[in-house]
Amino acid sequence: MTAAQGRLDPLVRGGGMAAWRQIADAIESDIVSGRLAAGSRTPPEMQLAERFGVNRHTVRRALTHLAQSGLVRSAQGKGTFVEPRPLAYPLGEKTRFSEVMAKAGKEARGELLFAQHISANAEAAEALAVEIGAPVLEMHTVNRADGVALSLSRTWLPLPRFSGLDQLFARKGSLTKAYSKLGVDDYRRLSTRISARPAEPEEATALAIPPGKTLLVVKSVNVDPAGVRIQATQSRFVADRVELVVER
Amino acid sequence: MTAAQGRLDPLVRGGGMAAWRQIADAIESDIVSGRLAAGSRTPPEMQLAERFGVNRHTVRRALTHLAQSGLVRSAQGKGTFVEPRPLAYPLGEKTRFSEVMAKAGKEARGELLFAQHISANAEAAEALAVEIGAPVLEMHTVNRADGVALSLSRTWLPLPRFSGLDQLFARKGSLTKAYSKLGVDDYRRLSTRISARPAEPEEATALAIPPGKTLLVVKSVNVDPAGVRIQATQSRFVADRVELVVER
DNA sequence: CCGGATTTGTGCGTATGTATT
DNA sequence: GAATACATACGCACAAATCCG
Repeated sequence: MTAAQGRLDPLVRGGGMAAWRQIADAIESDIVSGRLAAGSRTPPEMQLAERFGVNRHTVRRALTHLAQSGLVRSAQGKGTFVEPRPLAYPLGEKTRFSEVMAKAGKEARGELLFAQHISANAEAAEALAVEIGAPVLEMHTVNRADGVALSLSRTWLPLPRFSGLDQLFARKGSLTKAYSKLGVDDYRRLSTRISARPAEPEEATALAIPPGKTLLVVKSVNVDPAGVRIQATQSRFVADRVELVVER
Repeated sequence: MTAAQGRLDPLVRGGGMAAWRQIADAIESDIVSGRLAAGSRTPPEMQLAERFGVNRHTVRRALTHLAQSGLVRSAQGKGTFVEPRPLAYPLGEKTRFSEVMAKAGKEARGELLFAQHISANAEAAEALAVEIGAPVLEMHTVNRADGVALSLSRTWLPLPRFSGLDQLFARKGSLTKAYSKLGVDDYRRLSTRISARPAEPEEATALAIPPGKTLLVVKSVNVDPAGVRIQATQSRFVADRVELVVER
């Protein structure tokens, strides 16, 4: 347990565990327990140094460690702040972006960047189980929660079945609603594959993040109730902002 | 379709899609279809330029794009090589590392880096549903397939129930087998959460990758048949080498 | 707009214990 | 056992950014 206000928090010296690790653990404990709320400022480094009875350097090592794992962020002149915990994003058979956000008390909105009719390349053809060269609708979208960009998606839909879906999506801001207008009242996830890589410059621009930031790449295929593949999507989530949760 | 040997592969000029994108698509198609095998060398840039009737610069743009998405890797003086496709790693209720690897025709081996008895910190306590400070066994392991490091794991197990499991694991090289020795013949996945971030220096060393490379971080909790939490694991997969597949 | 106070960022020097060679 | 390297920790000083009266 960590002293809330108290003058000193004892460390086990010379016991195998480095002082800075113990400090990092203590602060992490303060964060996950809620004693340090998300968005709040941690005590200044000097104050922490006093509390643990160590040099400021030692505190700084603990803080840089916590910053690397994304729990805090330091700003020169301002202080060190507790980062908001990433949004839990469920990966289930019936995950609907808008419903997920609604439950989290956030307002979801999909924004259509552009759409085009193209011939299926190898990847799209395989995902949708159509011939290479078959006509497909390609949509590029950004998904936001309360205005902050969470993911950038590239979606392929078979044509002519879903001709005009881009217009519907642009108006509704939700795939589920757009599908509904075209008579698809239900759909489910057929497959989900996950990888990760740094953001390329174009992606970084679209998501308003610095290039090179880590993206979680989720490739998924959706089918209608009859089992027909109706959608292949590659979503690139800002790894800092979401945590994917496997549902069963 | 791409000409296997043929002299020229036609591009659609002035049709909205840049030449280099079409070339990238064509080469990608060669790769995913298997016409260009993993590990093999692509034709030299000059040869590709002839085949598509473009300047070598245009081919290079396509190849850089493919390199960024991890499909190929160029080596000065040697050529451009098709990267091995990432290993599909299923995330299911009953995923067993050794079984997954066996099915993929690879030899799995877990290597114990070190183990220690510690007091549960906030994270471990929450995952195992024990009190903060309760005794737990912490194991650090590297999992390899055919010798190449796939993941680095930190595992927490409640004590005293699993006292000595580290010794068993070190000998067997498999958690499943070690559990079996302690009377746990079955277990299943309770929860799985996925995030991603760059590798820290220590992690990079353990996995023999350059620091900063992207890691897929999978946090999971396993329970025994009675539903009691027996293991909390944080696995860090080299994102280049695996693709997580959600099973249902 | 100034100027001081606060807070993080950076650099140097020193010392100690541990592990490797 | 000696030499070397590395991780850890402390102390001091100043720079840079921010805040506030």
